[in-house]
Amino acid sequence: MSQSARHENYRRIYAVVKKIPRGKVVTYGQVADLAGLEGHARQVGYALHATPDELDIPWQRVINAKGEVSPRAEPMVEDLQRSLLEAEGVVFDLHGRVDLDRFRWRPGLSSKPARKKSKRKPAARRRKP
DNA sequence: AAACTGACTAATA
DNA sequence: CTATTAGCCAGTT
Repeated sequence: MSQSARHENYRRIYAVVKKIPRGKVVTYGQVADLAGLEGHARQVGYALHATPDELDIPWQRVINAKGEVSPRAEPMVEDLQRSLLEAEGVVFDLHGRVDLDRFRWRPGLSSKPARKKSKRKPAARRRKP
């Protein structure tokens, strides 16, 4: 792959990440998908790692498919990322995980016709025989 | 230049 | 839940 193509891919990735609204998150795979690089989730991570800090790229809003902040070499960066997200209103559960059903950014569906899903939690179920 | 190394994910077992 | 496998690509050694 030529350098220009690679640059183009990176450019797309950055462009997508920049669109993530405050208080929302997306997964690496989702970014790859939106950038036209479906299946290249890994590359998204590399691209972000190589992201120049000069640009205003909200890298902290990109997390892994498990809804967790991806572990890296420096644990301090993880804390930073989490702090930044919490400052935006993203909530982490006791496992340090984000509820993707609630915080995942859905591009295109700006005005999501709030479909009311049963928010009723399943009543305590009894043990199976 | 071949081998390593990572901010990933989905499918199986 | 953990482990393994495979697909993917760029920057470093």
